[in-house]
Amino acid sequence: MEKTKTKTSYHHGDLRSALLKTGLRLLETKAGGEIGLREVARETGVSATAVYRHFPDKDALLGALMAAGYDMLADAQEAAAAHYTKRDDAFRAIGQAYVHFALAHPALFRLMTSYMHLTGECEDGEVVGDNRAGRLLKDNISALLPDDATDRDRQVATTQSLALVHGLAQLVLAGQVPNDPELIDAVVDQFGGWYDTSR
Amino acid sequence: MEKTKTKTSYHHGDLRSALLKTGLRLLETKAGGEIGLREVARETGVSATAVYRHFPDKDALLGALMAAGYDMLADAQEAAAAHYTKRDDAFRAIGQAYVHFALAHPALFRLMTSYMHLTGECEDGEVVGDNRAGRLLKDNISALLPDDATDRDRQVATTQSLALVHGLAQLVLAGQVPNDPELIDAVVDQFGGWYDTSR
DNA sequence: TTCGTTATGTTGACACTGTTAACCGCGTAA
DNA sequence: TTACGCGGTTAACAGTGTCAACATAACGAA
Repeated sequence: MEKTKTKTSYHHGDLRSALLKTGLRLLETKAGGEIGLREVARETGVSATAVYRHFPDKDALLGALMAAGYDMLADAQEAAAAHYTKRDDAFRAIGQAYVHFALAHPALFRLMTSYMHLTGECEDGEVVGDNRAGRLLKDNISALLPDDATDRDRQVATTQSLALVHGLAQLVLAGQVPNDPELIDAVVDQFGGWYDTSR
Repeated sequence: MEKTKTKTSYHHGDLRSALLKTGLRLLETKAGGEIGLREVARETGVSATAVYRHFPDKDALLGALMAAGYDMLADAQEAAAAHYTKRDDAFRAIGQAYVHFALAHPALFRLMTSYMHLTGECEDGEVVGDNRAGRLLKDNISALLPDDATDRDRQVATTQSLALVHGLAQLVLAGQVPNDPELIDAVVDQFGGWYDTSR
């Protein structure tokens, strides 16, 4: 029942990951709106100031949640791409998984975009948010380019694919683009078709 | 110097637009972070609760600021497109203007995206945020399509262009894509090239 | 003009938030 | 055993959004 304690901590038993777990749970439950430091602490059954023993401030807590979200996203993308062998199919699956993840976890995704700006920042020596998700997309679009493509060509292509899926996810979440799975898939599919030289 | 008072109000002289003006000013000044209801009221030299005579709550105030921002954005896009006669050039200018506006007004643009979800909502009978900016982009990409293009083709194309410029702006603001004007223009240029049948 | 009524502002209070300071107990190490 | 630090507590502070009650300026009607 209880997870294996990696460090057998003093009082609570690894409070840090407990806070992250309830944070993710709250983000799944709550449809819209922010998440609060006191709220997470309260829901974990601990005092608000106990959080400060594991995170320097609220931004660090939410930043860790953002990093956890990007990890989940990258896992979902890898799982989606695992079924395909052709590189263009893999790219399409990864791009669509990005948008579908955002729609499946709206509050978490909004947090991820709000705190994206501190991806790559350092938190007590540890880099938070390595952005596996972004690299996955970039590597897969780059694989579609011809071998003699210039670095600038690759930079333009990876930037386009990142911007497309990220913007699409956000626009659908904001209700500016209809939540139509066929439309979403078509948007990503056709984009991949431009870079797919095999068809 | 003073703008012509449209209504010669009671005490303050059209406080509503004064609040919006200081709100926009604060958003230009402040680099990052949110904006507060009390802060706007204080900076306007008025009590915090006076805001509630003109906006039902904080969301309505920030929503009005969002709408003002989208109006400014649409103006910038129209100005950018005015120089061009060829339709593909106009589309490129409009798309690039979207990103450049975001970089020129980062705090305002972040507010615009945060509150985008209530675009098209009604506030005491008045529709807030008609999204001229989105329509401009959509109309101009649609004009590039052949006349016999299906509605779904147009929907895919408009969604792609919206997602591309919106995602690009957000990624650059978040520091996930280098703030390189040539890269930004190239990303939009090449996208337009795919739809431009004249070259 | 005078008198209500309404529009527009005020102060005071409440619940809530993030954050700091001071305190305390458990568990380890000298 | 004793000193110490890690991981928790309570109390307090400043700041927030919001509501209720009150005050006053401007207007329309008598």
